[in-house]
Amino acid sequence: MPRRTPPRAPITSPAAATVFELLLTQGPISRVEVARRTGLSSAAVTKAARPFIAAGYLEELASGERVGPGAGRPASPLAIRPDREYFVGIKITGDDLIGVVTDLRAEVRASRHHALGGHDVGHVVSAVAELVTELLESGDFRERTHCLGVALSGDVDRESGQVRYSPFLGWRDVPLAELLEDATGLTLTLENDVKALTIAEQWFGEGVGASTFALVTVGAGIGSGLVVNGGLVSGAHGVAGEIGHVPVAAGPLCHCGGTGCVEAIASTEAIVARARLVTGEPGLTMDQAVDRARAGDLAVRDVFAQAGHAIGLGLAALVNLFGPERVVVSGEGLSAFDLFEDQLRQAFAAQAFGSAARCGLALRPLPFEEWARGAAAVAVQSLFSPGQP
Amino acid sequence: MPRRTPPRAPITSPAAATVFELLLTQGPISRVEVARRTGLSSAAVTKAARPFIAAGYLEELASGERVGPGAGRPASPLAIRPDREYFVGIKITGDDLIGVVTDLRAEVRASRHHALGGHDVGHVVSAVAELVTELLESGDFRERTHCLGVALSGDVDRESGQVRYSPFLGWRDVPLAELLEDATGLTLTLENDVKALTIAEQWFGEGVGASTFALVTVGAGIGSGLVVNGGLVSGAHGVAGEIGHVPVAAGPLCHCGGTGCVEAIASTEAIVARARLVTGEPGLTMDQAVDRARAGDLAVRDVFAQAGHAIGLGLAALVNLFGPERVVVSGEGLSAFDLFEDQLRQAFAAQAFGSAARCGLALRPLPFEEWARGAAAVAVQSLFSPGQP
DNA sequence: AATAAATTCTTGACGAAGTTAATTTATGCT
DNA sequence: AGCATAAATTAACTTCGTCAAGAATTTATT
Repeated sequence: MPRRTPPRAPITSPAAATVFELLLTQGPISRVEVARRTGLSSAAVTKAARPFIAAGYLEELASGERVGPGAGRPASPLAIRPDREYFVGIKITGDDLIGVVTDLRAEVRASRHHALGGHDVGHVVSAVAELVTELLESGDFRERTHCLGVALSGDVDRESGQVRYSPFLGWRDVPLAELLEDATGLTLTLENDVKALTIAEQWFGEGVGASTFALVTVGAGIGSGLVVNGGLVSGAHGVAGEIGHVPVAAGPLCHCGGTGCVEAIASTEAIVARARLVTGEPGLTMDQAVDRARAGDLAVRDVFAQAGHAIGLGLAALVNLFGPERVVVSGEGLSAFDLFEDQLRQAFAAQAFGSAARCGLALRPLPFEEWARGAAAVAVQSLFSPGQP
Repeated sequence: MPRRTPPRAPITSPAAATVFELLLTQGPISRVEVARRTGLSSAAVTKAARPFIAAGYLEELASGERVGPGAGRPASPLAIRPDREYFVGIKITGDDLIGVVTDLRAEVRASRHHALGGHDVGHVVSAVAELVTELLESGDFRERTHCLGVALSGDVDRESGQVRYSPFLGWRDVPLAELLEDATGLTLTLENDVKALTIAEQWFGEGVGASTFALVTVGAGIGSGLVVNGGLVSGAHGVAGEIGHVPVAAGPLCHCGGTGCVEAIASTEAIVARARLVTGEPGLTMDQAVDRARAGDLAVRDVFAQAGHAIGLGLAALVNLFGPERVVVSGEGLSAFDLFEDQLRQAFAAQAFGSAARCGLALRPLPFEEWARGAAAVAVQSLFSPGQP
């Protein structure tokens, strides 16, 4: 586990955590309304809120516009003070580091992007530490920052802060949390990148208020994070959300050993390979393929269409199995989503079963710093929701 | 909601429910061990157990064989007294009623099978009431029976006890719980049949001790019940677990409007249709098809093999998405599982991603009264686990 | 046999967390 | 001004579970 004991915001009881989480994610709400939504008594809300107000995390807003009958003491909604604490989030890829500073609401206040020189642990640790310093000095952040979130792709144990396996970095069993806590002096939360993005979406994005939803990322790989009954699905053996390896076609072999995986059709690599095949140009890049398709090359357009079809079927499988309220599809691959959105939605609509099709489907490109914001959101979550692992 | 307020077993606190549930599902355990497994103090266990012992639901066993170092006061494990209360479970199909009486552990003590004359509500209600009476009089059950569980296929609201939609019975919005409580004098719990079977498996079967697992039924339809982080997945729009409509092939159209659904390949109806095609015999039945395949007819064997393949791929999709600890495959279709087990396991093993493949896969035929036992298990659950809906 | 050590179970005092019900505060309406 | 109304607060009380001490029941040792 992370060596540093995390700074504990004034969470004095389960009720305090519930109240604060609601206010953090659902904006200013009066005490009475908080009580109604959480099922607590309004007396309990008053007690829970007091220490947060005293410590500067919450403030009372002047009573807003009146809604109900028109008499009675006006409500003074409780609101987060986002500047009370800052968080650093870092995403580590094989090639670079992306870092952000966010406020309590996970709104980005500063961001930096560094190339990553090498993959050995010591090098990465000092590069991250340097990036953190640079970020903290880019504004008046230092004395109100105590938590750092780090996200990377691969098998990561949040509890222990270990990187069990990272293919991109070539790491196995690296105690990254410990190393980075020593190097930065901040309390660290380490999480898988897709899970981090899912948590950001659950607390501060499309998933707010939904007890069950999914985030799907499309890019070099295709993966997803699932939230069911309010909790992130982790998988008994550490595998979950592998929508990229759901079989949806008879055809292509996948690097995983399976056949017809979504990822074997719709990953960046698969699309490029197929575009090279249909154009006969072995040097074609993704950007060029996108240009060709947008210019009207029917063969290349069809490659994207098939990718959209495969993703749509994968989404339908996901939705038929667990019936989320909403699904967000995002990732680098979505920068070209004009090329496959139609096919994706059509395949999804045809295959989603009954009222599962009513599930909202949001497609949205993913700015690169969003990954780092996800890491920061995980840090926010572990500060205020000690329940989560 | 059901009109009758349920008889409340001596559940005096959350801890009492936790302790009793553990003992009910995991057999005799000493107080100290219960404390260890639940995270409660041993004092809390003593207090929680007392009223259950007083009311005859639990008893203290004579100390069993000693395990540890060898000194100290021997443990006297707490054990359920299964005869303390009986439960009736009824499964309603389009053609018949299957009913059982079970004890607290959901062990079947008596069972009956009636044909169902018609589908109108009044008729079904009186047929069920008659079956209940017959069951209760078939042994010394009456005065220790207060709860009835009813399971049927379709869209069912457990909370309100309403049948929202049942295709087999042709019902819409029938307040069945209310009607049956009046007719039988028992407290009723109504649940979807697959969910009921899943709950039975979660509490008294393969799912015991697993926080995440799945039950898949293969027969006229193909469906599944999913348990994630200890809770049954319900779907935001009432749809979940529809593994039957996960697309796994390019080919056949499904009655749902989709393409390549597992159900379009591996349901009883699909198998029979395909067997008729390959044999050229339009009158072939399922039993005959099974006989032909077992006798070595290669074309028919291949029909079953393809069904096994499709189910295996569907399971892989499920496992890649959720990562359950265990999966149980069951249903009427499993009576012929010698004909597709190999293909099923092979397709599953090839497509399951990474360590998700370590998930245990149990194939097992489903005795017809198991459906009714599922209904009884739901009644047991709603008596002792008020938290569940 | 007597004593020590180990382990389970029980008891009663205590404390944390949240509820209920009464009270205070702040507003609109007449 | 005076009353109605609704939000927020306060204080007493309830509930649940922990803690720490001790009773119970066994094995091991002198």
